[in-house]
Amino acid sequence: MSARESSLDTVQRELTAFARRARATAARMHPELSLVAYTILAHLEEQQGCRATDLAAHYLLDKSTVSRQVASLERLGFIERRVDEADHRVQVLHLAPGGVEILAAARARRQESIRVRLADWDPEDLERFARYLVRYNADAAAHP
Amino acid sequence: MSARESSLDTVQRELTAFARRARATAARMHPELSLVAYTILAHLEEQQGCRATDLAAHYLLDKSTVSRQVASLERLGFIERRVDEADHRVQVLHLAPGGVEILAAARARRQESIRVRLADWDPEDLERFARYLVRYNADAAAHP
DNA sequence: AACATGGTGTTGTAGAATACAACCATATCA
DNA sequence: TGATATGGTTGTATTCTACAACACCATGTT
Repeated sequence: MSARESSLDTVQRELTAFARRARATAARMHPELSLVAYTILAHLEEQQGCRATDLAAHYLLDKSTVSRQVASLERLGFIERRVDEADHRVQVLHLAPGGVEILAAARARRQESIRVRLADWDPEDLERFARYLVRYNADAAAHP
Repeated sequence: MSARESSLDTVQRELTAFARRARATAARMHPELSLVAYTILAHLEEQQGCRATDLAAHYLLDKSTVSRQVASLERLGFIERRVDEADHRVQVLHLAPGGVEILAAARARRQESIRVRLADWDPEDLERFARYLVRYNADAAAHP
């Protein structure tokens, strides 16, 4: 196996192992917010509001799945729906105050956890790792 | 936010987004083998056999979940159980011929997919990325 | 204006994944 | 031997998810 193939193999294996653990990790760090719920809230915060369809496309979920997640998050008071005046089919989703609060708490626990885990990384390594991940996800989105 | 915090934030966000997509990606790349099933088979291949308890610990799954997954994979002819002669409570799991075959097919599709996605990465970047991922997972395992 | 077509979201339904608790069998240790 | 711990299975309930059918709105064509 060439050096390149070996690296690809490692990337694939390590990312898969990480993904396999992510759900349980989320459940332990913030039991009140599942991995899906967390990612949706974080996405809404980052994007300053978006449509359910965008969420489905971004996270490779069926629109019905997103619809139920959104309904649940709304019932919990974490998000609000605002009908788009320009297109009445569209609901623009926004964080509600309760969602801002619970997202902040969950994110804080995640950040603290990752801060501890990566405490002894050099700043340059950390910064490069972050850039690689961004690039990888961008590449993944570009090659569906 | 400091540069370090910013990098940590990016790492956290990108890894989460990746994890959120992993299940659907696996389902599309190899519908006959779910993400869990794939990781279990790959683990068995890598470890040359292991116990169900080890799988549960490694992937943060309940032992009942692993038990059912293992039972299903055995029914499909993908793995074999061999009772440990030194400890009759233990079943050592091994890949069966059918498992070797289907794992190879799934892995080939995964590898091809990632090969295309990362086609224009420099070898050094790829190698560094792989090392960072290994290190990250090791750190995560060390800080449970 | 009327109609076809497509995009956005919801609901019905079914299956898979998962956790927790209770349990059985085996092993280890006092 | 009896108490305790470990590995695994099964009962049960919940959650996540996809697919299909549907309703509603928008846009373009005739």
